[in-house]
Amino acid sequence: MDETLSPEPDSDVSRNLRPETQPSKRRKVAHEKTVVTVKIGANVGKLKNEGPPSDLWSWRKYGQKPIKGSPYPRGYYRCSTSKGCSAKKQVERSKTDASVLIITYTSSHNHPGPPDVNVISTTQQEQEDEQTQQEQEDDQKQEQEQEDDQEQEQDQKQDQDKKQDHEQEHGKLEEHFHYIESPIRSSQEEHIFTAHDTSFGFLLDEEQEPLSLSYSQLMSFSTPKLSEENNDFFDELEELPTFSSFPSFMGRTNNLSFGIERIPSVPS
DNA sequence: CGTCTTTGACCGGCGC
DNA sequence: GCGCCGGTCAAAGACG
Repeated sequence: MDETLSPEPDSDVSRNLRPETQPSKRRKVAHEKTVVTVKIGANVGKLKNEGPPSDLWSWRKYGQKPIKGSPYPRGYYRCSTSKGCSAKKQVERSKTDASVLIITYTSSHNHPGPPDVNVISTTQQEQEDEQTQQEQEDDQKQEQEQEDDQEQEQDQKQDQDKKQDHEQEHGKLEEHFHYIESPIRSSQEEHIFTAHDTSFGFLLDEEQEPLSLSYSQLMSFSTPKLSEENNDFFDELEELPTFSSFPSFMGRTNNLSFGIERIPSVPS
């Protein structure tokens, strides 16, 4: 009866079946949505270590569904780092380019970053980190302008980041605990990660110029605990690649350079 | 034993 | 009003 009286199914009342989930969170409202496009090499299906730039948080897969128009299914991940974390992530492959991974981040983390985050924590990093976050927010207003500027700034940042990353190894900066907020600070943005590294099998985007930006500044990639699992995981990843070991490599590979580009794509 | 992946089913929203 | 699509949940199984 009550339902009949509800003219708007969008109301929270319509979802009293799921007390845990937030009804109003379903659709319509465009929450913080960050789309990250990661270009990977053709070895995608063969490489077992494809860790696209996700976040250093642990993600738990809670669903997978085939998308219309895309030969590849879309995977739904939830932040397993914190129980109350509502951060979500969607991973899907480009319908046209299997080497392109599209990661869509939704919501933000309600808890401090993962333990791996410490790896990229430093006095300078802290400052830069904050700057990066502000830049992202600012990006919303001046995406194109920033692009131009970032090309140069990122180049320098990357240099520093690389050095720090190299000096700091996993578990070495436990004293520099520095939790980074969720990378999804921006409301609606699209970041294109162009990872180019032979070790990873990533390719460069020929059409776009890869901007060298420190991954740690934007998203601090780190590896939770997935390492060998990737083997099996990627084995059948032919259709759906999940990146979790990416950070793993970053820690060892100081040659990694990520090209992050923002695409002014504002989903109405 | 605990955690995560996988798969199917269900539900809501949107379009026609 | 119906159908389609996308997103989430829940149960079972597998793995560490």
